[in-house]
Amino acid sequence: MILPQEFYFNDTTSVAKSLLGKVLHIQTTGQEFRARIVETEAYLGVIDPACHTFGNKKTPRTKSMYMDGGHSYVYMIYGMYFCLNFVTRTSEHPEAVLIRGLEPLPSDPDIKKKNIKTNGPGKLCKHYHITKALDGVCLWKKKSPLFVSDDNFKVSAKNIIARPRIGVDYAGEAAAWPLRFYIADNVYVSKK
DNA sequence: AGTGAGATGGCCT
DNA sequence: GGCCATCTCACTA
Repeated sequence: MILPQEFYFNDTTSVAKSLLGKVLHIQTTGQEFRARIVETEAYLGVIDPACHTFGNKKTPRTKSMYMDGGHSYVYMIYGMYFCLNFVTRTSEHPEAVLIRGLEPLPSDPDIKKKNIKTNGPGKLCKHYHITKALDGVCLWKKKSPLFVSDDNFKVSAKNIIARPRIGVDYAGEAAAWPLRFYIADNVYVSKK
């Protein structure tokens, strides 16, 4: 079943954890790819120095973060890569979950290719052709190029690891907040 | 295994 | 002009 928009209205940390094990459907090139979400990070909006909307900052780039929960936020990083986020809560609370690791499912047309690389936010966007064109799309409609479903795959709480986020050392104390979540022992997690 | 630099461009002040 | 929510490759050892 497709996750309803309300799923994304919950607090961002809970959404980041709940997304582990869910299935992301990507329809960018005509064919449908499916992959299980195995690593996420929470970005807590106006109070989070690591978040693009820290201090309620509004810029052209972060426009979709000010949409209601259940939309995508895609931005370019380092001039070369894109990062995929799911916007959470409401437009008054511009928060999001970064998708950092995906495990391709057997239905993935590319599953037989060797060295498929979907561990890491830049790599997974490159592999699935996720670009700025997919910024601000809704995530709860079957016709959307991106949507998320629950196939009843269970992740037990003890298999959810919480660690500090990656690449946010500039954010002071917030760099140590344990807002990165991943499934224990999964090969498609970006770092150990 | 661990460190460091380069690629590369939009965004922000 | 400087900074990135990254990744790969080359280098040390």
